Amino acid sequence: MAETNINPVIIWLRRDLRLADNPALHVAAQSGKPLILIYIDEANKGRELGGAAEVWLHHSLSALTASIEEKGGQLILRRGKAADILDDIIDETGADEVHWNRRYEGWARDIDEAIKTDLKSRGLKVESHKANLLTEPWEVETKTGGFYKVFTPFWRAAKASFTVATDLPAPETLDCAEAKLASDDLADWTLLPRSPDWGSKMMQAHTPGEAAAMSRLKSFLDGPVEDYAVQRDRPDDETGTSKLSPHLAFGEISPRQIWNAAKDNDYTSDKFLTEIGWREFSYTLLFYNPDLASQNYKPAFDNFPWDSDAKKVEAWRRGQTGYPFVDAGMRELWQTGWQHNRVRMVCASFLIKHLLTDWRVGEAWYWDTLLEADPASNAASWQWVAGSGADASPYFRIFNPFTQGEKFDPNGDYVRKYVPELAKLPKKYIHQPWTAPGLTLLEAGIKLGETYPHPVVDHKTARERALAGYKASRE
DNA sequence: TGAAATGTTGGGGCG
DNA sequence: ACGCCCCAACATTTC
Repeated sequence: MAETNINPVIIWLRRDLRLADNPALHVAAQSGKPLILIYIDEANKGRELGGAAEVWLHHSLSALTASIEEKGGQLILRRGKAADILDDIIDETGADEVHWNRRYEGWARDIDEAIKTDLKSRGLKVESHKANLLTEPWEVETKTGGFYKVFTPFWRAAKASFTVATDLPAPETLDCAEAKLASDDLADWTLLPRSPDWGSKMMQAHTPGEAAAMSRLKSFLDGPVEDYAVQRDRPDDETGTSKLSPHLAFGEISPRQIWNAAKDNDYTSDKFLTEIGWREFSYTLLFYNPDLASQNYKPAFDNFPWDSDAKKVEAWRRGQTGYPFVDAGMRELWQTGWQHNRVRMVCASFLIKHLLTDWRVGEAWYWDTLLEADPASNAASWQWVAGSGADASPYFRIFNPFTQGEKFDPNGDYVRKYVPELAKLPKKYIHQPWTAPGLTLLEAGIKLGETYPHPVVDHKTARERALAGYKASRE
C-alpha cells in the first residue's frame, strides 16, 4: 500500500460472512485498491446475540478467516463501537472508501446511516449494497404505496418485480493492505461456551462456513427437494428440509445463490423457494416495524390475558411437558441448536396456547437457543403463531400436540431419538403414553411421573382455556 | 402451515 | 319390503 500509494478500501462485513456473491466485496475488489476486510463485534448492538448464535458466529468467522487467508488476505477482528473502529482503521491506513451490505434491524440501520453521513461529510466514498435479500423492503409496494401485509400477494408481487442477476463470483485473490493490521484473537472474544462445552455437541450436526453452506444446498437440490412439498413436514426425515437457516442468517450463502441454484432445477422447487419468500416477507415486516420482536403487530393483542405458570414454561424449555412430540422438539432445539419447522409451529403453539404464555417469552428462548437467531424470521414467526402478526395464523388454530405427532412422526422415530426414555413404547402409544396400558408401560420401562412426566396440562382443558382467553381479550 | 363440534348421507342390521 | 336405528364417512361450521 505504502509503495503504490493507493488508498485502501474498507469492506465492513456483518451478517454476510461469504466471499462469493458478496456485492460489497465484489465492488471493492474491482476498484483495484488494497482491501481491508473487517468484522466488528459491536459494542452498541441493539440486541445481544443468543448463546447458540455466538457459537455459530465463532466458527463462521474462523472459516471465513481461513478462506480469506487462502486468497492472500486478512480478516481483521475488532471490538467496540463501529463508528470508532472504522475511524481507527481510516486513521491507520488512509482508507478513503467504505463498502458494506445492508442490514434491516432498526438499531443497525440507525448506526449505519449515522456512519455513512459522517464519513461522507469527511469526503470518503461510502456505499451500501443489496446482498442479503432478493427484494429490498421498499422495492415491493402495494398499489396504495404501503408494504404488503399478506404474504401471498406480497410474494406474487415480489416475484413479478425482480429479475435475479447471476451470482457474483468470489474474488480470485484478495489483495489486502501490505502491513498486517492489528486484529483481535478470535478466541479472546469468548464466543464459545466452556464449562460445560455444549457448543461442540451442537457442531456435530452443523458445519458453519460458506463451503459447507454451498455443499448443503447442492446436496439438498440433488434429490430431497423433489419431495420437499411433503417431506418438509416430516421431522423424522433428516433430509426432508435443507437446514440452511443458520447459513442464511449469517450470510454464508445468499438468497440469490439459492434462487439461482433452485429455479433451474429439474424438480418443482416452488415450495422450497416460497420459504425464501417468507424470509423476504419477514424482513419487510421488520423493516417497517422495528419493534417486531417486542411489540404485538396487532395492538388488539396488547390486552390479551396471558396466564402463564413459570414452572410449566420451564418444563417446556427443557422438554418435560409430558407431550412427547413437543418434548422431542424442545430437546432437539436445546441439544442441536436447530428445530424442524413443523415442530417449531407445534412447540410455539403449545407455549402460547396450552400454557397461555406471551409469545415474547418463546421468542426470547428461540433467540437464545437457535444457532441462526434471525431477527426477522424469529419475531415474525412467533407473531404468526400467536395470531398477533401480519397475515398470522388465526388465534383459534390450536395444534393438538399428539395428533400432530401421529400425523408427522407416525412411527415415533423422531420422539425416540430425542426422548429416549420412551424408546421402547410401541408406536401406538408413543405420542400419548398416558393412554398405554399399565403392562405396556411396565414392559417399556416407563413409570409416568417418574421416568417421564405426566402431561403438564390436559389438552382439552388447555384448549378451552385458550379459547376463553381469546374471547375475553376481544370483549 | 388445525381441531373439534355439528350436520348430512347412506349402507347395513334388525324387528 | 319397510321403517327405524346406528354409525361410519364425509362435509360444513365454529372456535
